[in-house]
Amino acid sequence: MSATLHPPRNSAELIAAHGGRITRTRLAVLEILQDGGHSLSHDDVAARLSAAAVPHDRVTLYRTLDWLVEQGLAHRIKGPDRAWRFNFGGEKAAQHAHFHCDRCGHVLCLESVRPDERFALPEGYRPERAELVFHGTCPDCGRQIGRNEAAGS
Amino acid sequence: MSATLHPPRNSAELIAAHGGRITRTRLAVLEILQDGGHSLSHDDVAARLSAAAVPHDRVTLYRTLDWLVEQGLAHRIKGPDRAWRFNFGGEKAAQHAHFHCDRCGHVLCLESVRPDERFALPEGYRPERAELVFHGTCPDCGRQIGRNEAAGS
DNA sequence: CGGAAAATGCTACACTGTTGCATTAGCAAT
DNA sequence: ATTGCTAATGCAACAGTGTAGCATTTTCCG
Repeated sequence: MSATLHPPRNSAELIAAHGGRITRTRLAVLEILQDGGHSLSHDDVAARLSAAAVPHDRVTLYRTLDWLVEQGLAHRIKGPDRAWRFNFGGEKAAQHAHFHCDRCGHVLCLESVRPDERFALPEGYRPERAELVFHGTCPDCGRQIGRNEAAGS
Repeated sequence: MSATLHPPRNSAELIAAHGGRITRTRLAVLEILQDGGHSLSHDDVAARLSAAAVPHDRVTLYRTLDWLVEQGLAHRIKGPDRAWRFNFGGEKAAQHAHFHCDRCGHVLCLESVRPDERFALPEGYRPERAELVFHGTCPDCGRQIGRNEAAGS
Protein backbone atom coordinates (compact mmCIF):
# COMPACT_ATOMS: atom_id res chain seq x y z
CA MET A 1 0.00 0.00 0.00
CA SER A 2 2.70 2.46 0.89
CA ALA A 3 5.49 1.07 -1.23
CA THR A 4 7.30 4.37 -1.50
CA LEU A 5 7.35 4.99 2.26
CA HIS A 6 9.62 2.93 4.48
CA PRO A 7 7.08 1.57 6.91
CA PRO A 8 8.41 1.60 10.50
CA ARG A 9 6.16 -1.25 11.52
CA ASN A 10 5.67 0.20 14.96
CA SER A 11 3.45 3.03 13.72
CA ALA A 12 0.47 0.80 14.26
CA GLU A 13 1.61 -0.08 17.75
CA LEU A 14 2.21 3.57 18.56
CA ILE A 15 -1.33 4.40 17.54
CA ALA A 16 -2.85 1.49 19.40
CA ALA A 17 -0.83 2.28 22.50
CA HIS A 18 -2.57 5.64 22.59
CA GLY A 19 -6.00 4.08 22.40
CA GLY A 20 -6.65 5.12 18.81
CA ARG A 21 -7.92 3.08 15.94
CA ILE A 22 -5.46 2.15 13.28
CA THR A 23 -6.45 3.82 10.06
CA ARG A 24 -4.98 4.42 6.66
CA THR A 25 -4.49 8.12 7.22
CA ARG A 26 -2.95 7.86 10.68
CA LEU A 27 -0.47 5.25 9.56
CA ALA A 28 0.58 7.15 6.47
CA VAL A 29 0.87 10.49 8.26
CA LEU A 30 2.95 9.05 11.06
CA GLU A 31 5.33 7.52 8.55
CA ILE A 32 5.55 10.73 6.57
CA LEU A 33 6.36 12.73 9.69
CA GLN A 34 9.06 10.27 10.66
CA ASP A 35 10.53 10.35 7.19
CA GLY A 36 10.52 14.11 6.66
CA GLY A 37 13.76 15.59 7.88
CA HIS A 38 12.06 18.87 8.73
CA SER A 39 8.71 20.20 9.80
CA LEU A 40 5.85 19.73 7.39
CA SER A 41 2.79 21.86 6.92
CA HIS A 42 -0.64 20.36 6.50
CA ASP A 43 -0.21 21.00 2.82
CA ASP A 44 3.18 19.30 2.63
CA VAL A 45 1.73 16.23 4.26
CA ALA A 46 -1.20 16.26 1.86
CA ALA A 47 1.21 16.42 -1.07
CA ARG A 48 3.14 13.44 0.21
CA LEU A 49 -0.02 11.49 0.74
CA SER A 50 -0.95 12.17 -2.85
CA ALA A 51 2.53 11.21 -4.00
CA ALA A 52 2.17 7.93 -2.15
CA ALA A 53 -1.28 7.44 -3.68
CA VAL A 54 -2.95 7.44 -0.29
CA PRO A 55 -6.47 8.77 -0.68
CA HIS A 56 -7.21 11.43 1.91
CA ASP A 57 -9.51 14.23 2.89
CA ARG A 58 -8.44 17.74 3.91
CA VAL A 59 -10.50 17.76 7.07
CA THR A 60 -9.51 14.27 8.11
CA LEU A 61 -5.90 15.24 7.71
CA TYR A 62 -6.35 18.27 9.96
CA ARG A 63 -8.03 16.07 12.52
CA THR A 64 -5.36 13.42 12.25
CA LEU A 65 -2.60 15.95 12.83
CA ASP A 66 -4.49 17.40 15.79
CA TRP A 67 -4.88 13.96 17.24
CA LEU A 68 -1.21 13.14 16.89
CA VAL A 69 -0.34 16.36 18.69
CA GLU A 70 -2.85 15.68 21.45
CA GLN A 71 -1.40 12.24 21.94
CA GLY A 72 2.13 13.56 22.09
CA LEU A 73 3.11 11.70 18.95
CA ALA A 74 3.86 14.91 17.11
CA HIS A 75 4.39 18.54 17.91
CA ARG A 76 3.22 21.66 16.20
CA ILE A 77 5.16 24.85 15.63
CA LYS A 78 4.39 28.14 13.93
CA GLY A 79 5.84 28.60 10.49
CA PRO A 80 7.03 31.75 8.74
CA ASP A 81 3.57 32.11 7.23
CA ARG A 82 0.43 31.53 9.22
CA ALA A 83 0.27 27.79 8.73
CA TRP A 84 1.33 25.31 11.40
CA ARG A 85 4.22 22.88 10.84
CA PHE A 86 4.25 19.41 12.27
CA ASN A 87 7.08 17.24 13.48
CA PHE A 88 7.31 13.71 14.67
CA GLY A 89 7.71 13.43 18.44
CA GLY A 90 6.00 15.12 21.34
CA GLU A 91 6.95 18.57 22.54
CA LYS A 92 6.50 18.08 26.25
CA ALA A 93 9.57 15.92 26.66
CA ALA A 94 11.69 18.08 24.41
CA GLN A 95 11.36 21.81 24.91
CA HIS A 96 13.72 22.67 22.13
CA ALA A 97 14.32 25.62 19.86
CA HIS A 98 13.52 25.77 16.15
CA PHE A 99 15.18 27.27 13.14
CA HIS A 100 13.42 28.93 10.19
CA CYS A 101 15.56 29.07 7.10
CA ASP A 102 14.81 32.30 5.25
CA ARG A 103 16.21 30.82 2.08
CA CYS A 104 14.49 27.45 1.67
CA GLY A 105 11.64 28.09 4.05
CA HIS A 106 12.19 24.88 6.03
CA VAL A 107 11.62 24.72 9.74
CA LEU A 108 14.07 22.54 11.65
CA CYS A 109 14.21 21.29 15.22
CA LEU A 110 17.29 22.18 17.26
CA GLU A 111 17.03 19.48 19.88
CA SER A 112 20.19 20.61 21.58
CA VAL A 113 19.15 24.20 22.11
CA ARG A 114 16.79 24.93 24.99
CA PRO A 115 15.59 28.23 26.41
CA ASP A 116 15.37 26.82 29.94
CA GLU A 117 16.13 29.06 32.85
CA ARG A 118 18.42 31.52 31.21
CA PHE A 119 16.22 34.57 31.34
CA ALA A 120 15.20 36.81 34.17
CA LEU A 121 11.79 38.29 33.45
CA PRO A 122 10.55 41.49 35.06
CA GLU A 123 8.65 41.33 38.34
CA GLY A 124 5.25 39.68 38.20
CA TYR A 125 5.57 37.57 35.08
CA ARG A 126 5.06 33.86 35.56
CA PRO A 127 6.43 32.11 32.52
CA GLU A 128 5.50 28.49 32.02
CA ARG A 129 7.13 27.76 28.73
CA ALA A 130 9.33 29.55 26.28
CA GLU A 131 9.37 29.46 22.52
CA LEU A 132 12.66 30.16 20.84
CA VAL A 133 12.93 30.48 17.08
CA PHE A 134 15.96 31.47 15.09
CA HIS A 135 15.81 32.90 11.61
CA GLY A 136 18.68 32.72 9.21
CA THR A 137 20.35 30.29 6.83
CA CYS A 138 20.31 26.55 7.43
CA PRO A 139 23.37 24.33 6.90
CA ASP A 140 22.11 23.00 3.56
CA CYS A 141 21.54 26.45 2.12
CA GLY A 142 24.80 27.63 3.64
CA ARG A 143 26.64 24.92 1.72
CA GLN A 144 24.90 25.85 -1.50
CA ILE A 145 25.86 29.47 -1.12
CA GLY A 146 29.41 28.38 -0.42
CA ARG A 147 29.51 26.29 -3.59
CA ASN A 148 28.06 29.03 -5.77
CA GLU A 149 30.59 31.51 -4.51
CA ALA A 150 33.46 29.05 -4.95
CA ALA A 151 32.35 28.38 -8.53
CA GLY A 152 32.67 32.10 -9.27
CA SER A 153 29.61 34.28 -9.53
CA MET B 1 -11.99 64.48 15.35
CA SER B 2 -10.36 62.00 17.71
CA ALA B 3 -11.61 63.38 20.97
CA THR B 4 -11.37 60.09 22.82
CA LEU B 5 -7.73 59.54 21.86
CA HIS B 6 -5.00 61.65 23.41
CA PRO B 7 -3.37 62.98 20.29
CA PRO B 8 0.42 62.98 20.57
CA ARG B 9 0.75 65.80 18.14
CA ASN B 10 3.95 64.40 16.71
CA SER B 11 2.18 61.52 14.93
CA ALA B 12 1.86 63.72 11.92
CA GLU B 13 5.51 64.63 12.05
CA LEU B 14 6.49 61.00 12.42
CA ILE B 15 4.55 60.12 9.31
CA ALA B 16 5.89 63.04 7.34
CA ALA B 17 9.43 62.27 8.43
CA HIS B 18 9.10 58.89 6.75
CA GLY B 19 7.95 60.43 3.50
CA GLY B 20 4.35 59.38 3.86
CA ARG B 21 1.22 61.37 3.39
CA ILE B 22 -0.69 62.32 6.45
CA THR B 23 -4.06 60.64 6.40
CA ARG B 24 -6.91 60.03 8.78
CA THR B 25 -6.20 56.31 9.11
CA ARG B 26 -2.47 56.63 9.64
CA LEU B 27 -2.89 59.24 12.31
CA ALA B 28 -5.56 57.34 14.18
CA VAL B 29 -3.73 54.00 13.99
CA LEU B 30 -0.48 55.49 15.22
CA GLU B 31 -2.23 57.02 18.19
CA ILE B 32 -4.06 53.79 18.96
CA LEU B 33 -0.83 51.83 18.89
CA GLN B 34 0.83 54.30 21.20
CA ASP B 35 -2.12 54.24 23.59
CA GLY B 36 -2.61 50.48 23.74
CA GLY B 37 -0.49 49.02 26.52
CA HIS B 38 -0.12 45.74 24.69
CA SER B 39 -0.02 44.41 21.17
CA LEU B 40 -3.13 44.82 19.09
CA SER B 41 -4.41 42.67 16.28
CA HIS B 42 -5.76 44.15 13.09
CA ASP B 43 -9.19 43.49 14.51
CA ASP B 44 -8.45 45.21 17.82
CA VAL B 45 -7.30 48.28 15.94
CA ALA B 46 -10.41 48.21 13.79
CA ALA B 47 -12.58 48.05 16.90
CA ARG B 48 -10.84 51.06 18.40
CA LEU B 49 -11.21 52.98 15.20
CA SER B 50 -14.92 52.28 15.30
CA ALA B 51 -15.07 53.26 18.96
CA ALA B 52 -13.42 56.55 18.08
CA ALA B 53 -15.81 57.00 15.18
CA VAL B 54 -13.01 57.01 12.65
CA PRO B 55 -14.35 55.64 9.38
CA HIS B 56 -12.05 53.00 7.97
CA ASP B 57 -11.72 50.17 5.53
CA ARG B 58 -10.43 46.68 6.30
CA VAL B 59 -7.96 46.64 3.43
CA THR B 60 -6.69 50.14 4.04
CA LEU B 61 -6.08 49.21 7.65
CA TYR B 62 -4.02 46.19 6.62
CA ARG B 63 -2.03 48.37 4.29
CA THR B 64 -1.59 51.06 6.91
CA LEU B 65 -0.25 48.56 9.42
CA ASP B 66 2.09 47.10 6.83
CA TRP B 67 3.33 50.54 6.00
CA LEU B 68 4.00 51.38 9.63
CA VAL B 69 5.99 48.18 10.01
CA GLU B 70 7.95 48.86 6.82
CA GLN B 71 8.81 52.31 8.06
CA GLY B 72 9.92 51.02 11.42
CA LEU B 73 7.17 52.90 13.22
CA ALA B 74 5.62 49.65 14.47
CA HIS B 75 6.56 46.04 14.77
CA ARG B 76 4.62 42.90 14.13
CA ILE B 77 4.62 39.74 16.19
CA LYS B 78 2.82 36.43 15.97
CA GLY B 79 -0.10 35.99 18.31
CA PRO B 80 -1.45 32.85 19.94
CA ASP B 81 -3.84 32.45 17.02
CA ARG B 82 -2.81 33.01 13.47
CA ALA B 83 -3.33 36.75 13.41
CA TRP B 84 -0.50 39.23 13.68
CA ARG B 85 -0.25 41.67 16.57
CA PHE B 86 1.11 45.14 16.18
CA ASN B 87 3.03 47.34 18.58
CA PHE B 88 4.21 50.88 18.45
CA GLY B 89 7.95 51.17 17.81
CA GLY B 90 10.27 49.48 15.35
CA GLU B 91 11.73 46.06 15.94
CA LYS B 92 15.13 46.66 14.42
CA ALA B 93 16.39 48.81 17.23
CA ALA B 94 14.85 46.66 19.92
CA GLN B 95 15.28 42.93 19.49
CA HIS B 96 13.30 42.07 22.53
CA ALA B 97 11.30 39.10 23.77
CA HIS B 98 7.52 38.92 24.05
CA PHE B 99 5.10 37.43 26.51
CA HIS B 100 1.80 35.74 25.67
CA CYS B 101 -0.56 35.61 28.59
CA ASP B 102 -2.52 32.37 28.43
CA ARG B 103 -5.19 33.85 30.64
CA CYS B 104 -6.10 37.20 29.08
CA GLY B 105 -4.60 36.53 25.67
CA HIS B 106 -2.59 39.75 25.61
CA VAL B 107 0.81 39.93 24.02
CA LEU B 108 3.33 42.15 25.82
CA CYS B 109 6.78 43.41 24.96
CA LEU B 110 9.62 42.56 27.32
CA GLU B 111 12.02 45.27 26.34
CA SER B 112 14.56 44.20 28.90
CA VAL B 113 14.82 40.60 27.77
CA ARG B 114 16.91 39.85 24.71
CA PRO B 115 17.94 36.57 23.15
CA ASP B 116 21.23 38.00 21.92
CA GLU B 117 24.21 35.73 21.71
CA ARG B 118 23.42 33.34 24.48
CA PHE B 119 22.90 30.26 22.40
CA ALA B 120 25.36 27.99 20.68
CA LEU B 121 23.70 26.52 17.59
CA PRO B 122 24.95 23.34 15.96
CA GLU B 123 27.56 23.52 13.22
CA GLY B 124 26.44 25.13 9.98
CA TYR B 125 23.53 27.22 11.16
CA ARG B 126 23.81 30.93 10.52
CA PRO B 127 21.25 32.66 12.67
CA GLU B 128 20.50 36.26 11.92
CA ARG B 129 17.80 36.98 14.41
CA ALA B 130 16.06 35.18 17.22
CA GLU B 131 12.46 35.25 18.31
CA LEU B 132 11.81 34.56 21.95
CA VAL B 133 8.28 34.22 23.27
CA PHE B 134 7.25 33.25 26.76
CA HIS B 135 3.86 31.81 27.60
CA GLY B 136 2.36 31.99 31.05
CA THR B 137 0.55 34.45 33.27
CA CYS B 138 1.07 38.18 33.02
CA PRO B 139 1.43 40.44 36.08
CA ASP B 140 -2.14 41.75 35.82
CA CYS B 141 -3.67 38.29 35.71
CA GLY B 142 -1.30 37.14 38.43
CA ARG B 143 -2.62 39.89 40.70
CA GLN B 144 -6.21 38.94 39.95
CA ILE B 145 -5.54 35.32 40.80
CA GLY B 146 -3.91 36.45 44.00
CA ARG B 147 -6.92 38.55 44.96
CA ASN B 148 -9.40 35.80 44.21
CA GLU B 149 -7.49 33.33 46.31
CA ALA B 150 -7.09 35.82 49.16
CA ALA B 151 -10.84 36.52 49.10
CA GLY B 152 -11.48 32.83 49.61
CA SER B 153 -12.70 30.76 46.68
C1' DC C 1 -5.90 76.40 -8.16
C1' DG C 2 -4.32 72.33 -10.89
C1' DG C 3 -1.99 68.20 -11.69
C1' DA C 4 0.83 64.03 -10.48
C1' DA C 5 1.37 60.52 -7.35
C1' DA C 6 0.00 58.35 -3.19
C1' DA C 7 -3.73 56.34 -0.60
C1' DT C 8 -8.11 54.77 -0.36
C1' DG C 9 -12.20 51.87 -0.78
C1' DC C 10 -14.41 48.66 -3.33
C1' DT C 11 -15.09 43.78 -4.97
C1' DA C 12 -13.38 39.50 -5.45
C1' DC C 13 -10.38 35.99 -4.21
C1' DA C 14 -6.94 32.69 -1.77
C1' DC C 15 -5.45 30.23 2.05
C1' DT C 16 -5.89 27.96 6.56
C1' DG C 17 -8.65 25.94 9.50
C1' DT C 18 -13.36 24.51 11.76
C1' DT C 19 -18.32 22.78 12.36
C1' DG C 20 -22.15 19.76 11.65
C1' DC C 21 -23.75 15.63 10.22
C1' DA C 22 -24.66 11.50 7.69
C1' DT C 23 -21.85 7.43 6.45
C1' DT C 24 -18.13 4.08 6.97
C1' DA C 25 -14.94 1.22 9.10
C1' DG C 26 -12.26 -0.61 13.23
C1' DC C 27 -12.47 -3.48 16.89
C1' DA C 28 -14.34 -6.26 20.73
C1' DA C 29 -17.67 -9.52 21.96
C1' DT C 30 -20.24 -13.20 20.51
C1' DA D 1 -17.43 -15.06 10.58
C1' DT D 2 -21.13 -12.01 12.26
C1' DT D 3 -22.88 -8.39 14.98
C1' DG D 4 -23.04 -3.99 17.10
C1' DC D 5 -21.10 -0.01 19.21
C1' DT D 6 -18.45 3.96 18.54
C1' DA D 7 -14.44 6.20 16.63
C1' DA D 8 -13.13 8.06 12.54
C1' DT D 9 -14.11 9.59 8.02
C1' DG D 10 -15.74 12.37 4.09
C1' DC D 11 -18.46 15.95 2.45
C1' DA D 12 -20.45 20.55 2.23
C1' DA D 13 -20.66 24.79 4.13
C1' DC D 14 -18.69 28.36 6.75
C1' DA D 15 -15.37 31.60 9.40
C1' DG D 16 -11.18 34.36 9.99
C1' DT D 17 -7.13 36.51 8.11
C1' DG D 18 -4.99 38.49 4.63
C1' DT D 19 -4.09 39.92 -0.63
C1' DA D 20 -4.83 41.52 -5.68
C1' DG D 21 -6.64 44.53 -9.07
C1' DC D 22 -8.43 48.78 -10.21
C1' DA D 23 -11.28 52.84 -10.43
C1' DT D 24 -11.75 56.88 -7.44
C1' DT D 25 -10.40 60.20 -4.05
C1' DT D 26 -6.96 62.86 -1.40
C1' DT D 27 -2.74 64.83 -0.38
C1' DC D 28 0.71 67.77 -1.35
C1' DC D 29 3.70 70.69 -4.14
C1' DG D 30 4.41 74.13 -7.29
